[in-house]
Amino acid sequence: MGIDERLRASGMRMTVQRRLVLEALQRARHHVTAEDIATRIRARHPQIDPSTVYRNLEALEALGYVTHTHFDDRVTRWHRADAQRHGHLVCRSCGAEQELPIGLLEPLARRLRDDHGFRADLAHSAIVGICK
Amino acid sequence: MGIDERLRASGMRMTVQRRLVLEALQRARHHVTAEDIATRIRARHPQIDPSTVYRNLEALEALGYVTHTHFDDRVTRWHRADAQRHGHLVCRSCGAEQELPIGLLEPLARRLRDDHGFRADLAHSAIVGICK
DNA sequence: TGGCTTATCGCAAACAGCCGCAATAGTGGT
DNA sequence: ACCACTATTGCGGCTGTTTGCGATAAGCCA
Repeated sequence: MGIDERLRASGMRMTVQRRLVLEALQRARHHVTAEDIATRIRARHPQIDPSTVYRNLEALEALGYVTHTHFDDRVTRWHRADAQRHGHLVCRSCGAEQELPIGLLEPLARRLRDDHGFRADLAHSAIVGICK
Repeated sequence: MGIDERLRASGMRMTVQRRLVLEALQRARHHVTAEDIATRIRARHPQIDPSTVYRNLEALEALGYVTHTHFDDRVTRWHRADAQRHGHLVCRSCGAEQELPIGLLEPLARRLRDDHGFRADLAHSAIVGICK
């Protein structure tokens, strides 16, 4: 089932704006900010409001098509959900970001699930610290 | 060495505003938002600007006197650095927050240090997920 | 005590992101 | 092809937080 059908199946509609956000996400290899997407879309379609981009990212996330991650700045990064799940390390002093195999975070996730009944999403926020 | 001396030792100054932020942090038992502090101070000293509170929290953090933690909303929470270090769980659906013994996060921290040379601060961001 | 340096201040404007509103436009049914 | 329903849009305004600015005042020395 394609995106269009899945949207309609949950009572959503496929609009020009939505398709543009989707395309921007597809074209972007890695994490993109909402601003990035908005700017890129507005280059060709200046009438499209940034808030529309934000709302569409939210909507597509509810559908499980994209996810977002918080880094150490206050800017949210978005990417397709079908991409390889991974954690993030970000260095507080030099700002470098690196990805992390999700398996490394599994033991903690399991521990939180078993001992605290908490299903943690450890990829949701970057881990902050100091790299070498 | 008291706060005043430590401030001056690193070229900082003790101002009325800074002392008020300090006092507010001392009075607050747990995590407080900058807004909380600003509002409380401004009740008696309306001329003090919120940005001054933010800058002072930053300054005191640089001195190692306070730290901040990111929860899932975009609001930063502050607390004295001498308080018991702990992790945070926050539920994405009901919003409940609970604290976590820091020891639980140690194995992951050790792993990141040993395998990736990354000194992680796992208390810096709350762990997001779904509680029972 | 008075003067000098400069950290810090208050203010105003910018930032990413969010929300309510009335107008617009997908969509499913006829 | 048209209609009715309502999800979605653009807009304006608001949030919490950060920044650049010129003015103020803390701290040091004479």
